[in-house]
Amino acid sequence: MIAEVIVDITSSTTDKIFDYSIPDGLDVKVGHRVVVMFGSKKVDGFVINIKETSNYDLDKIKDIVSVKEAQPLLTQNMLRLCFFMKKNFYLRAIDVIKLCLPPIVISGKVKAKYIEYVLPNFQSIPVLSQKAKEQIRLLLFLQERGEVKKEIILKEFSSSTLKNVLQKGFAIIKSVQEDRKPKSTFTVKKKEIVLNKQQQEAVDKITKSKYATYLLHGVTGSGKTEVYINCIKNALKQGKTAIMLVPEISLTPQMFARFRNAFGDTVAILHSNLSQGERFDEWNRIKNKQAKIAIGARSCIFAPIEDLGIIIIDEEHDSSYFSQSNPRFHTHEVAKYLAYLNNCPLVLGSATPSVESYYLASTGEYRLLTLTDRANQKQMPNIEIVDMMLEPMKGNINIFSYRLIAELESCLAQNNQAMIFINRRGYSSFIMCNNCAYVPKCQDCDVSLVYHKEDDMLKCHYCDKRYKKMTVCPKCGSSSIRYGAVGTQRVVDELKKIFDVPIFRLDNDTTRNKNSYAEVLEQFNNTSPSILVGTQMIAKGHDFNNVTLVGIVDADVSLHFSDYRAIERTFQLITQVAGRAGRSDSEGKVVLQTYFPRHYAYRYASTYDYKAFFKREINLREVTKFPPFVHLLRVLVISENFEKAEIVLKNIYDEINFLQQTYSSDFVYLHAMKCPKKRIQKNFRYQIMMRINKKNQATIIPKIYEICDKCKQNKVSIFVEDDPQNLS
DNA sequence: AGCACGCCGACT
DNA sequence: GTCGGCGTGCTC
Repeated sequence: MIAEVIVDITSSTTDKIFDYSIPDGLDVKVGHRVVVMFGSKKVDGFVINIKETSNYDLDKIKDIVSVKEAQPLLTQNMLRLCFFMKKNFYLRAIDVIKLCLPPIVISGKVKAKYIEYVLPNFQSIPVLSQKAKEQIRLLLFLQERGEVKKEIILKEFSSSTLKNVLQKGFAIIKSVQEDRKPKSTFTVKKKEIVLNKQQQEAVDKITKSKYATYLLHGVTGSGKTEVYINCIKNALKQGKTAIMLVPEISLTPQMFARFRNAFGDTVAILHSNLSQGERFDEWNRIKNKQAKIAIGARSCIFAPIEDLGIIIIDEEHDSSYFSQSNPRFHTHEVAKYLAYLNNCPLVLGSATPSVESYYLASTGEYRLLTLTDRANQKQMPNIEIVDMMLEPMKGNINIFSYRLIAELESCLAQNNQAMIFINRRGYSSFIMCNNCAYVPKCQDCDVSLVYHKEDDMLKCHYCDKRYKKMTVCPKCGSSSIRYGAVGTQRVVDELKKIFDVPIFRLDNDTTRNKNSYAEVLEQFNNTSPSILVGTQMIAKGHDFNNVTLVGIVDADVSLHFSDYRAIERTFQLITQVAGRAGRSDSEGKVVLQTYFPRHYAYRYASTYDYKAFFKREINLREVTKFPPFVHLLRVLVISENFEKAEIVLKNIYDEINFLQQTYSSDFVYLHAMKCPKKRIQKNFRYQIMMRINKKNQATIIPKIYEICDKCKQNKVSIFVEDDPQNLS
């Protein structure tokens, strides 16, 4: 018999199926990980098919060397997903397979955690000299207690005593694998929740449904999570399983606790904050069907789960559902296919759906479910827009407006908490010489360095390289240095000058180690009055009872990205951040600082008018011919060698240009250029941007993949992105 | 990725 | 004459 094998060779353009013969006596099944000789090297491979014979030269076919695990690692669903993604996202099969397995399994360092028990060996009759008092005592102890944990024995007896008894065969060791079940530090009150009419209707419709995509549009606090929980309960009742995806940073301890409360041990959580071992164990609990519900970020869609009854994507508009590196893919598309394979519903939930999703709901491709009532019947907090252009005229040149300071004062005076949002980490986005305008940049990336005050360093936010802070300008020698746009550290500094209350900070820099994220949140939760300063991270998911004020220091940060989704993102972010102020018993308030107070993103955000925003935005997209009315495709060509990259870029461009002649009416736009960030981590970056009519995309996109395949070269990476989230 | 094969320049 | 440069292509 012949096995078709995908070999695991890192960073190579090889993406072929290789045939290997299965030697007699070796039990090889589809999905098995195997060891094969590839050239002169031993490599791992995955069996994706087994067949009678091969078209390849039969005497060149080598044997499979060995099988790595007794049971196949890949499930049927994973293999189907793998081919689906290869076809739809221009990915190598091996890269998709790796998405399906915990990193520790790929690296081969799997160590299940074992607990060792010592128990008496009833097969042997102990014969001991009377002098071996300790050994006798140990045997008596074991006979009385039966099975005892090794660590407990070692507290009572010396290790040599145990060693001797084991060596003589009077006792034996039993190893039992133990799950490193991530513990939840948060507890939430268990309260009986009665669904309101809208929630119940949504649950009923979804529960009855076969394969279909639902868009659950529910305002902040309308109880989407209750809908999810009830849908999952119904799926479990039917003997099915569930996947729920959440954005990485909103998989909060609170959310975690809530699902543990509702479902106990049948929930497995896959989260980047888990240790590798914990993640492996959770993965295993799903694989061996101990867990029926998988909750996690993006890649949890590849959980080894069968018989799905429902797939949920919470905060569906979140950009983390588009993988932006390595295997680039669209979680929504993968989820749709998986729902199709399992003939089960897919639920996309959000308070601020992506323009694409809401558009599909408006055309009837998705089924729209709307939750308009807030569960607690409370008003959304009032959003006050402050025009920062006017502040200097009032004599204020600080980063906080007079309004924000006044609101902070009254908030803290009433022993309440405030959250200050600034979507920029570090102290200042760049530093500049006041004399000659020199700005230090990263050696390996085409970006200015961000000043971090706490370690007095300049850091590159793209490659993490660190540099000494410049005190004297290397160009002109001037020592007058100016700071650029404010980041979280600067905001904390400025706040400390004004307020004498505890100030916490939450951003990528403060949450480097495993538990600090939860720790900061808990500290903040237990301290009042206090202020929490943070990036995106504080926008999602946590409810704090005493937060009555949210300040948005520079709302414009995300507005000016050269990205067609910039406005949409700003609207979403503001709505989310504002939602943090509305959870307490007293009325919440939001102060939004901007230099563009009349921008429609702010206008509609401040009145919580999603539909009006959508109308305005969708019109713009239609007129300017942007998604969802066309397909935006980007071919990225990346290499450390810019000449090679340019050659490959030109080859691809010429071919696509030729293709355009045949399909001229389908190409709205076609251009080759340098990427806005010309170099990242020593790699030169070029791109071809295309906008293609939806009508013929199914013919054109595969042709573009073919072209890229044809033009690929060593040491040049080619990526194709479909409606990319990030255009840098 | 490795490793082999292969076609042009300066050296014992 | 050959040793070795690394450019191209293959690995079942």
